[in-house]
Amino acid sequence: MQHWLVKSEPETYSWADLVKDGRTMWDGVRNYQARNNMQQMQPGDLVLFYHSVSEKAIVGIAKVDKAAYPDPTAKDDKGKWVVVDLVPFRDFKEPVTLEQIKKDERLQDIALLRQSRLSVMPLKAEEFDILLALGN
DNA sequence: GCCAACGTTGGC
DNA sequence: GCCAACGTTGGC
Repeated sequence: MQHWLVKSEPETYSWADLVKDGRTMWDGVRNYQARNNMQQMQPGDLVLFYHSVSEKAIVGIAKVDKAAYPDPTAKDDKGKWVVVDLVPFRDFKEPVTLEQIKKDERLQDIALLRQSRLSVMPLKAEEFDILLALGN
């Protein structure tokens, strides 16, 4: 099983929205690297949910419910972009802030720090475990 | 194929 | 609100 992190501006779509909805189609990704990552996702993979911009913290764990399929919101180039379905899995008891991540020596290689603009990224198993421990 | 111009993301 | 980083577009 692989681990992932996705970003969302909470003003656009928040963790609370996902919990309320019970499931969401993760659409609108228009970046090749992010898309390639989404294509690797398998049902059951766990996905940390990061609130960017206003909050800058990981707030929960989602789970991949359906692997990549064509993004129906991609009008002109259907087949080029994909979505996955995510369901909420568990809340973080404590949000893990970007500041905490930056301070943690063990997390210096995390894609979140190395490539700040990427919105869908893989996490190493050990990074996932560390973040999980920090959030609980 | 290079690179300048421009747009977007996201941290500060 | 600013700006750095990065991706994309288009002229040459």
